Amino acid sequence: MTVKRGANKTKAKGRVTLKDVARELGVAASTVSNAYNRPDQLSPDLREKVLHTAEKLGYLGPDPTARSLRRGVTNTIGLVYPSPLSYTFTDPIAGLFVQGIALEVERQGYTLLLVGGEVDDDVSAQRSTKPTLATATTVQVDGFIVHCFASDDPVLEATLTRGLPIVMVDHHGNEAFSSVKIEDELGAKQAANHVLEHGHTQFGVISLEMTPKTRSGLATLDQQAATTYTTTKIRLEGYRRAIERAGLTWEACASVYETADNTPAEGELAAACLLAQTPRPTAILAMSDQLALGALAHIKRQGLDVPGDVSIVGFDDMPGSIHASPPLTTVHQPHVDKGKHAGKLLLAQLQGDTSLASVTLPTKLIVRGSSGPVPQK
Amino acid sequence: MTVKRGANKTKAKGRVTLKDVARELGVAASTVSNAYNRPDQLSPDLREKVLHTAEKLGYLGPDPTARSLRRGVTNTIGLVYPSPLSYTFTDPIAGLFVQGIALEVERQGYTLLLVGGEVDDDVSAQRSTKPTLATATTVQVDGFIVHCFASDDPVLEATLTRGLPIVMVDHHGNEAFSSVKIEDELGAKQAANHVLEHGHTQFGVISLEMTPKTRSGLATLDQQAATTYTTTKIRLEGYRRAIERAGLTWEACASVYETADNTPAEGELAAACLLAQTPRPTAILAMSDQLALGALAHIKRQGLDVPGDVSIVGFDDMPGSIHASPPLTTVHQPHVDKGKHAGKLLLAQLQGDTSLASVTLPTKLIVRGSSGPVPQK
DNA sequence: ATTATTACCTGAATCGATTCAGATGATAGC
DNA sequence: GCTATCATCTGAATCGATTCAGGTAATAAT
Repeated sequence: MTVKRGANKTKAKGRVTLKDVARELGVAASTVSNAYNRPDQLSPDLREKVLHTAEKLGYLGPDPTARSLRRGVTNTIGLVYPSPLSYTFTDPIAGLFVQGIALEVERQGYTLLLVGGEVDDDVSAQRSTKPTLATATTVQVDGFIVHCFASDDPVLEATLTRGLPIVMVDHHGNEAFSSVKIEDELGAKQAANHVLEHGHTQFGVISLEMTPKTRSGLATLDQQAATTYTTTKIRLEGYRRAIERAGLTWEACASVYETADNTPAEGELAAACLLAQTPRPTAILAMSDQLALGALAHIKRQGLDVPGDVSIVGFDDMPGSIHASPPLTTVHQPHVDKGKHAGKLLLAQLQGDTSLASVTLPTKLIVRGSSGPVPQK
Repeated sequence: MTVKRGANKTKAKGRVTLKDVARELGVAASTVSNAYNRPDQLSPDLREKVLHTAEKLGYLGPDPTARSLRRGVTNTIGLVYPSPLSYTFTDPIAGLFVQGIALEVERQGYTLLLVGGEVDDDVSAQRSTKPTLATATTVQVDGFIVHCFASDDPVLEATLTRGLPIVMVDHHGNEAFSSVKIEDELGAKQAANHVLEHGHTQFGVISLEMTPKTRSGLATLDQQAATTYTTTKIRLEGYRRAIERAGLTWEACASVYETADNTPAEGELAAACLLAQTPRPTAILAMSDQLALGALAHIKRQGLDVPGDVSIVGFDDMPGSIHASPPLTTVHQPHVDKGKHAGKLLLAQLQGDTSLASVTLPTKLIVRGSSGPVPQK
C-alpha cells in the first residue's frame, strides 16, 4: 500500500449566499432565486447576468438544506436496517434489494439514504456521552423503507415516531403499514417437503437470529417459541408444519441451531454442531444461502458427500449459490422485485395516496445439486 | 403475488413545532430546544415537563432539516456513482465497498447517501421539463466519496462544484483530491504474465467501458487509444505492456472486446465474438469477474474445456468467483479496505484535516482452476 | 451584610433559501 | 386616449430550529 500526502487548497471560509449575489447585482434575493428555479419569471438577459455574477462570486447554487427547509421536501428516501450497515452489506442480497428500490425511485428524482442500527462497541459508547438521538430520528428524508424483523426493535420505534410515510419489508404481523413480504412459511414448507419426499427423516435446521439478543447454539423448544424475529419465526413454523404433516415429530426429528450472524462462518459452526447430533441429520435446512454455503463447506471438509451423505437446502437463492459445488438447492425469493414493490408503495404514499397496501411475493423451490435421496443403510 | 389494500390513518396536517410546545408551556423556545440538546441547561423538572408536553402535543422532536441548516452540518456522506444506482448495485462488489465505508463512518454518526448518475430514458426526459439540477448538486451532505471513471463525467463535475470535501475512488490522474485506488496496472500485468508464463500467445481481452458513450464490440486500436475511463485505460495498458514485454505484438496477439455493461451477459457476448477470431485466443483476460464468469459460461456451453482449451483470468475477486467451476483465477483487490480507506480519508477532511492524501492498495493474483497451460496440438 | 457564584431561563439574531401578493412600466386592444 | 394585459421585478413573511450574550434569584463566600 502506498500513501502520498500533499498540501490542500485553502478552504473557502465565509460562504457565498444568494443574498450576496443579489446585493452585488442590486436586485432582490427573490430574483436570484428565480434565476435558478423559475427561469420564465425573469428576462433572459437578467438571468444571464445573475448566473454570471454567481459564478464570479463563487456562489455554488442554492443551499440544499435551506431549500429543503423552505420547501418541506428532501427528495430522499431512508432505507432503514436494524443492524449496522457494515454488517448488513455483508450479505450480497442487500445489494439486490437496493437495486430494486433504485429501479423505482431513482427516475423520480429520489436518492437513497442508508440508515443502519446502532453500532454497539466501546467507541460508540464513548460517543454517546454526547446527547445523541437515534440516527433514524435525525435523518432528513421524506419517507422510510424499513427492513426489520422484530416489532420491538428500537430502531423501528424511532423510525415510527417520525410520522413519515413508511413501507415495511419482511415484517409479518403488523397491519398498520404498507408492507412487502414473501411467502416465508410456504417457502420453508417447500424446502422441507422437498427433502421429506426424498425420504429424509432426520433434520438439522440452521436458523437465523431469533431475537435481538442472540448467540450461536442449539435452540431448545422454549427458545424457539420465544422467537421475536418474525421472519425466523414463520420459516421455523413452515419447516415444522411440513415435518409434522409428514407424520414425524418435531422434537425427535429436528435439531435447531440458532446462528448469531447470517454469515458462512456461522453456517460452518452450525453444521459442525448439527453433525455431532445423534442420530445424525441427513438433511440440513438452512434459512439462508449464506448459512447453507458455510454448512456445505464444512460438510465437504469433513469428507462427507453432498448430497450423498447429507442433503442441504438453502433459502434466498443468492447470486453465487448456483455456482457452488454442488450447486445449492434453495428457495428462491425475488429480491429485486421486493425492492421494486417497496419503492413503488412508498412512492405512492409520497404522492398522497393514503391507502394501505400489502404485497406478498411468491417463493419458489429451485432444485439443484445439493439435495438428493436419503443415504441407504 | 398477493395484494391487500385498506384505509390509512389520516395524515397530520399542520405540523407541531418547537414553538408550539414552548407556547403551550409558557417558556422560551430556546428552553425547549435545550431540553432536547443540552439537558444540563435546565432543571430536570422543567425538562420533564417539556418532554411531556411535547408528547401530548404530538411534537416529533427537532426537525432535522432545520437543525442542519442552523448547525451547518448534516452528518451525511454522499457516495456518488456515475451510473444509476439500479445498475451500480447489479455488481456484487458495490456492496462490499459500501460495507467498508460504513465500517469507518458509521460509528462516527454518519449515514450514507447513495447518489447515482442520471437515468436517461424517456421517463426522466419527461421529468426534465421541470428545471432540475443534477442531483449531486441538490443533495444534503457534508462530503463526498466519488466512485468515478472519467474525468469529464457530468456527475463528477456537478459534485465538484459543491466545494465540499471529496475523496475520489478508482480515479487515476487527478492529483487535486484525496484519493483511493488500487494498483490497476500491476494487477493487469499480473494477470497477463500468469498466462504468458503458461505459454499462451493468443489473447482475447474483455474490456470494461472505455468511454461514457459505449457500445459492445471489438475495439480498434484507435478506440483503445481514445479510452477516457481511467481504470479501463490503465488495465489495458497493463495487459499490453506485459504482452509486449514478452516479445509479442499487441495488435497481432490480442483482440479487445469492449463491453457496454459490466454483466455476465456481456461477458458471454464478448466470449462468443472473441472465440470466432482467428487464430482463436487460448487465453481470455477479463477486466472483471462478472465478465469473466459470463465468458466462462459461454465457453463451457460451446463444449470447450476451461482451462483445457481456453484459460480465463478475471479481475476483482468478487465473492462467488471462488465457487465457479472451475474456480476462477483472478486478480484480487481489497474491496472492503478500499471503502475503509475512503471513509477514513473523508472523515479526516471533515474533521478539518486539510492535507491531501492518496492511498494505493495492492492487488494480488489468485490462481485457481480456470487457467492453465496452453493446449498442445 | 455585601459581594461572588451558580443554576436556570429568556430574547433576539441567525442559518439560506422560497413564495406570493403586489408594484411598475410597457404593450395591446378598442 | 384610456383601460386591460403582460412581462418583470421587489418586499416581506416564512420554513423550524440553535446559539449566545445576558438577566434573575438563590446560594455561598467573606
